[in-house]
Amino acid sequence: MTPMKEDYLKIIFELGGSHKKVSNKDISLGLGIAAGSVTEMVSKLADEGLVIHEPYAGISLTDEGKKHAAELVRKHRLWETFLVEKLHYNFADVHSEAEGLEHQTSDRLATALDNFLNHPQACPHGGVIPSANGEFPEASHVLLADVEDGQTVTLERFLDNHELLTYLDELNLRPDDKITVIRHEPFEGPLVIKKAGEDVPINVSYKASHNIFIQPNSMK
Amino acid sequence: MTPMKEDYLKIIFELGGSHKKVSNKDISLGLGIAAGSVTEMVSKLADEGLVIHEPYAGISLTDEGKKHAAELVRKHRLWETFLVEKLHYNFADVHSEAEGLEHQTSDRLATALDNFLNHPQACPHGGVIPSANGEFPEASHVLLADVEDGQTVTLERFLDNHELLTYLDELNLRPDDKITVIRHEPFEGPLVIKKAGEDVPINVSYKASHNIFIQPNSMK
DNA sequence: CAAAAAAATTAGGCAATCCAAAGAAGAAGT
DNA sequence: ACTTCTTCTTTGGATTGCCTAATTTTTTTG
Repeated sequence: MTPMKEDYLKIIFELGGSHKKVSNKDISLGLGIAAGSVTEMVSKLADEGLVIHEPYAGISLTDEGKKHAAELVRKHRLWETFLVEKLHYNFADVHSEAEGLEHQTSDRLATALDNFLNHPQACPHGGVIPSANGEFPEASHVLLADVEDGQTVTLERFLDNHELLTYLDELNLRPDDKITVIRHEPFEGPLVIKKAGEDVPINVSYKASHNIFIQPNSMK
Repeated sequence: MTPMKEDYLKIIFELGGSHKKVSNKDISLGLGIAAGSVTEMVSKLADEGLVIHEPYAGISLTDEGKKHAAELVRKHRLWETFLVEKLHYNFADVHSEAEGLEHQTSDRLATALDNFLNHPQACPHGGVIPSANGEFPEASHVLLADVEDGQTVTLERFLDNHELLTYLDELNLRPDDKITVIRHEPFEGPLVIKKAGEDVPINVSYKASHNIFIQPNSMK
């Protein structure tokens, strides 16, 4: 398993390949690699039994592929947690650093790190950390954007994107924050929210509100 | 700079390339790569101004190459220190783990790690950690094997080799231990030593005694 | 000092992974 | 349903870094 193959598995996983078919194009875009190269690599992964490739229809992960991908995500998020909690990195900056480290992390190291960090449940931006045997609970897919005015909900996770995380950091929003939605401004305007116990309204851009997921059980 | 090029620089550094010419053969042996491939890679490194290659005579590092190599060694040893001190790895097991991590370590990460570890001076088996700007003090080259009977000296560093470190771990010898040499057994027999304050003699194999360096100022 | 041995270089190949461009398949609009 | 656009696959070519085998240079040795 080369680092590049791992990157393919991970992006397929992140695009939802564990429960649906993802397109060649999205992989190509996600990795910044030409579509032709993706087809090529995908057929290799299919030969190894890690993905199922239906030409022109899409690509999805086998159980084996899912397990590998979950392990990578686990390692990635353990490193992110380490960087924030122990090395005091800003939570917007950890992604690229963890990107490299995850490929050089043995299972033994991941376990040791997990112990050292005291078995964290989620990474700094709210992504659940899969268990050592590759199990992972389904993450929330309920968008902050879809919460109705007046509702109070808990933020669960943010997409792992540098720009977004920097923006949210500036707005002082974190996973686990409890917020109330005041209103949705029209024409793709911002979502106006308030943090629990505070009075200052916060404007969350339309786009950002589509990249933030909330705890589904906190909605009626 | 690819990881493989980094490995070449590092092995050249470790073989003494910062102050003398090292042979193609030793690099080939050290990396487990065919001699022909070494020649090829070395000329690329020479093109980039990292090494000086005098055909048939040897290879040495330029100042630029020295700096790169020292940075790698620094990262490697910071990780080793982290693994032992924070993750409670056995000091014989850290080498291979650090080998991978060092190539994925940004300068920023190295600095953060250095702070977290409280600016360690040496890695677990005694190698000095170069500073962030690539400076490194010359390491001791005085062999334990060359200490005369009756002398008391301080162990400084062990070569970074798994087998050796496991062996020394079993013998309960560590860098900074103060020991007295009792006698050299003939015919490449073991060196008999005693740790300061203890009475039990310890046999250190002939070969191991040639892979342990002592503090030069503790010899007369 | 010449023959043998050791070490280094050169040459031809192979595998992995990328790209660009051409052609095939599927989806979308009128 | 037919044309057009988009997406996907195929093909041919580049690059990196490795290997083996052959050749050249240097060192060692009788």
